[in-house]
Amino acid sequence: MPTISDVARITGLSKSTVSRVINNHPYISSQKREKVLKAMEEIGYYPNPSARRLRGHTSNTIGVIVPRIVNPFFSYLVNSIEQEAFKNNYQVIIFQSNDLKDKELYFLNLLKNRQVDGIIMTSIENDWETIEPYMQYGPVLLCNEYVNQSSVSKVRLDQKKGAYMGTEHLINKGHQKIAYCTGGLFAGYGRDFDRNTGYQKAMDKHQLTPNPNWIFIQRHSIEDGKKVVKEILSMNDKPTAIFSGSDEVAAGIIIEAKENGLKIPDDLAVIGFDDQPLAEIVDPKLTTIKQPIDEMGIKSVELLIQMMNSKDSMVEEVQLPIQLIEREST
Amino acid sequence: MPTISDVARITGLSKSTVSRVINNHPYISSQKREKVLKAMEEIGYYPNPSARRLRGHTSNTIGVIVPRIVNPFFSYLVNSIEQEAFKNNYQVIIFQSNDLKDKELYFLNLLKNRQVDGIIMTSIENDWETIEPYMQYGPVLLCNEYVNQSSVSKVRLDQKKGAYMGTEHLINKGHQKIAYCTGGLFAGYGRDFDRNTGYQKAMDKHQLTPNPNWIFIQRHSIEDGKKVVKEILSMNDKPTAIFSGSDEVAAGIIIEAKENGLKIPDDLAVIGFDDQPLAEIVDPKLTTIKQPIDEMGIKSVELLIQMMNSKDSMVEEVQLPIQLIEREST
DNA sequence: TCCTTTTATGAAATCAGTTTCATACTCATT
DNA sequence: AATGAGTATGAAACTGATTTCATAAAAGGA
Repeated sequence: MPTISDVARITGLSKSTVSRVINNHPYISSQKREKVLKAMEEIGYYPNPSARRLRGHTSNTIGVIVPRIVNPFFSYLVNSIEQEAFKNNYQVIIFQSNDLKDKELYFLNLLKNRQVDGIIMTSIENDWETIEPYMQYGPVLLCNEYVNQSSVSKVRLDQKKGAYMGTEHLINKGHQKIAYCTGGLFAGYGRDFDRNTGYQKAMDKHQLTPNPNWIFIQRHSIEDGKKVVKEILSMNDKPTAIFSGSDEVAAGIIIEAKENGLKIPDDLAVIGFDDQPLAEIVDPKLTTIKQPIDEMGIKSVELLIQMMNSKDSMVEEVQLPIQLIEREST
Repeated sequence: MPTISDVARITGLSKSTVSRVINNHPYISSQKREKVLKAMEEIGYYPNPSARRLRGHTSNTIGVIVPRIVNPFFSYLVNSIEQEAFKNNYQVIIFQSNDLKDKELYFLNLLKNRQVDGIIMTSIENDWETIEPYMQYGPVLLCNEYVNQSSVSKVRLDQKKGAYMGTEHLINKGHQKIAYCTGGLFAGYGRDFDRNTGYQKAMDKHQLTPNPNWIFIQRHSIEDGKKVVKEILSMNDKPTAIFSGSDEVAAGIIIEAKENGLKIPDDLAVIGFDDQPLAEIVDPKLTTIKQPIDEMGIKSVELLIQMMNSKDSMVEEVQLPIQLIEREST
């Protein structure tokens, strides 16, 4: 495997000169530059990233932490991040935290060791106090998930408005008994909190009070959605509509509801969140809140690259719009 | 950020001794080992992977090349690979080739530079002649996609049998006019070729000859599936069943067929391939050929680790069984 | 007791690059 | 002609680890 010394030997120049050619330094005669380039091409030389990293600090690699890559929301987000990064000559390393604190911390450590130049976190498992110290080693950007902290850059969506729009849409369709189904718990900040707030606000505005039984937390999968329907069927006071924080749960609800002879949207209206591909696959097709995943990925990479290039630590917050897509389930 | 020299200074020992503790070398007094461990813990020292790598150590990283991470088949495969690798203390880097030859080559180069200890390829873009030379730099394993080459390890499925089973299932249901829809072209080897062979074999056995118009190639997405239905509707001689090489295309077929008033499976039977989550979401639910994705990922990691540890290059081939899941679309 | 083997440690070389420092040459300006 | 700025290049130091080589003490065997 050829090294920079081989190139130097072949061209009769020093390693320094070869290195300068590689890194596009000024003050190299074009004649020698040609010579080096040609030799590099000839012997198939490719600089060793470990060596560059060790000395030169930048690895041209950014890390992305996702909870689960099989979740289409995240795989689409990662895809958009990867595309944009590649355009800018950055490599992406994808880390799956599986909602595990230890794994998340392990990945953040790679920032410390300059394995990655920066990190995009699309989920947060540890307390902010635990994560914050890592920011001294390199830029960290929160994408999608976020915390109430002004010291960190964020690219996020107007979740509150999204939930508000969705809930109000159901109200406008004549519903009063609206269930609410979320992936998270009831923390005092972050994505899910904002959604809760949006839902509450819409309900309050129309003087509606939901039955506490209609609030479902920590529902993530299609299976979870099916279970929600079973629970609802056993209630005396049943909701006529459900706002779900995830398209997958919404899909599960639709499938199980049909199985039990319920007509959608007449007997039960369902609205999802994300606009995943499956929203157009379920029958009836799912009304949902579309998150601009691609824009979010692109913006995150743009911002992170800016952060990596700026000497002093900059903090910026970007909020992207969100949109209701009406289909057949409401 | 602390280095090994810091640990050496604090403990009053040499870098060599500290390094030996880190790497569990013999001949270290337990008293000094304790001292080093304690100091490392105290200052939050974590060895710099670039430096280790440079010196010719393994990086404990394996690379996985996928064409598209948004394709659920690959995201599930990557997920299983990642889980198994993490268990074995390996990190996974995911590369998206986007079906681009250049990108694939770029990733293979990382093997050359010891960025990764081994590579799992789940798709192949370049000719085998182009890829083969990279195998001298480290183990390469073909997972899912493969070539007719005995010099490389493979973990693959019995695609031929899968296609045969699917086609025969349709024949047993009374169909004679069976269309065939594949993602690939008609190459003379590999995954898609085996499937074609399986389809042909089943048709031949029952003395059936498909109309050449019923063969659709290079169909990947839900949209592609919808288009297939449109094409079929404009034919005089229409097939009564379709074997699709992908659940997504099959889903598109079902959606568009229903849109046009066709009853499934009565007017058109559809069978997919993969058993992706959407197979249970479409209505009617999709009959499909289940690929044991998790087993495939686990087996691939197991085998690759074996290859990385064995001094002489070993070549092994694993073939996993495949299974028909009958649902409502046939 | 002497010699060999085992145990334990450190100095220095090494990995493949980048960067600093030193140097020399070419012009332009005073 | 002397000075200074700009251009072009190489030698050597440096990045943070691992490994080889050298050495010394302790243990075991004759």
